[in-house]
Amino acid sequence: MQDTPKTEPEANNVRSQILAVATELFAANGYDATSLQAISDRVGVAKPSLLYHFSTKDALRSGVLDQVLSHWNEVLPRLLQAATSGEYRFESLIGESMAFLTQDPDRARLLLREMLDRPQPMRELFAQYLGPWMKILADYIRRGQTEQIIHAGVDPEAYILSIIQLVVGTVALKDVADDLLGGQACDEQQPCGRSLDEVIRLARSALFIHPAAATTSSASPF
Amino acid sequence: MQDTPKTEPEANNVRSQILAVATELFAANGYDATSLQAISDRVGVAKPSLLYHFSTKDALRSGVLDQVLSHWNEVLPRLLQAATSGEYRFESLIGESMAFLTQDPDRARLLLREMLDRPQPMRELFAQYLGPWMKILADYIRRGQTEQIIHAGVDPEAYILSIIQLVVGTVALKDVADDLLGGQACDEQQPCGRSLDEVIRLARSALFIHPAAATTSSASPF
DNA sequence: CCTACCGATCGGTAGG
DNA sequence: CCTACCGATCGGTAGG
Repeated sequence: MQDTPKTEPEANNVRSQILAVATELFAANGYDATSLQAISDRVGVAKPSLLYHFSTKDALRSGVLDQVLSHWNEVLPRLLQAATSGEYRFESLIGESMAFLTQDPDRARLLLREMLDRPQPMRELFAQYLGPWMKILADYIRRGQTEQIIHAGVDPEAYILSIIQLVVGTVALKDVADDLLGGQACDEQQPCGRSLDEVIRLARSALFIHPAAATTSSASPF
Repeated sequence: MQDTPKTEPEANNVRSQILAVATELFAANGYDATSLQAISDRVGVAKPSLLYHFSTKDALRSGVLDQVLSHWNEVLPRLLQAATSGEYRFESLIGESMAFLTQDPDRARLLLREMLDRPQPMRELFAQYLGPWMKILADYIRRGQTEQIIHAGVDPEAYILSIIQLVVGTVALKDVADDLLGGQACDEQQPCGRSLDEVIRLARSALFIHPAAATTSSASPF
């Protein structure tokens, strides 16, 4: 409490505020449609102050991306290891992934936007981040195929990418899609996961030869 | 050949050139990241000439959207009627839809971007454009359910939206996804539809109780 | 369809 | 972390 040093003060929470606001605005309006002015206004600082924390707009972009991806890298290993250890069933993996994304749809929207805006950098990021995990999951699927648990027709890698694609897209565009599901008799009990539920059913039905019943207490290793 | 009237000349092909270039640039870089200057440069006219054909940038946006959606409205009825008349099988519907999109991936990218940038206007557009078709298709699925051809667990509307979502997303982000399918041993024979093929298999497998064999000469009504 | 030009806003810098 | 300011570029207009 004595004095607050001007360099590296405890107020690096300004930095995280900037990241939070930028994530929200980038996700909602896109990178180019979001001005540094709009971000700094919402944080409550002047624009040059923002540029002190992130020297260019592009640095802010990669800061936002880094934060999102590192958050994933923190959660994904736990989910995947649980799924492949047989401790949880299959829907645990896809269900929790969806819960994680639904919890903050901005993550999904941001990812979609970056893939559209900068396909090549995202290719490299994905190859690095989820390349290893993909091999593990694909091998797991192949094992299921030799054990006659999983359809022989499944293309493991393509299946995984399709499901990721479907989950991310469904969460990111939930607002648009839900409107087409005739009115929204949703928010009565739960977060209205009609489209989310069908994604899970779709993923399971297209993978397993004998999809487990929808009961939660199934003893299947998946 | 006598004289070229200055108003309404035969050169409305400038207008279509503008639409074509704008579609490409909007799809590739997004609406906000694309300047009128960049568009008019590529067409080979001055910026005010562009603003003669489309009085504002927003008018250009809706012009581009209109063109894409009307193109769909021209193709979709043929596809859907063929699919529901039993003349073609199920994969005809989804396969041809994908061929139509793959033929010009900009259409898919543009649609994805618009859904992200302006969710509410797109909600209304979709409700208007494919609301009626959705009801027809959903009823068709329900009929298949009572006939025990289609899984009882399918949520018809949610299933349709998921497949649309999956097809559009897969085509729009094909470049990013294909890179993760280990190298690209693709362009040897065909347009390398490993991810596209899996989408079709996924859609079929999650819908039908007895998915038809992969042969093209199946006599199934689907 | 053009040249010339407008105010506004952009990302970023100087200097403290 | 601020005020003040920069050149560049934006969408759009005047006028022909």
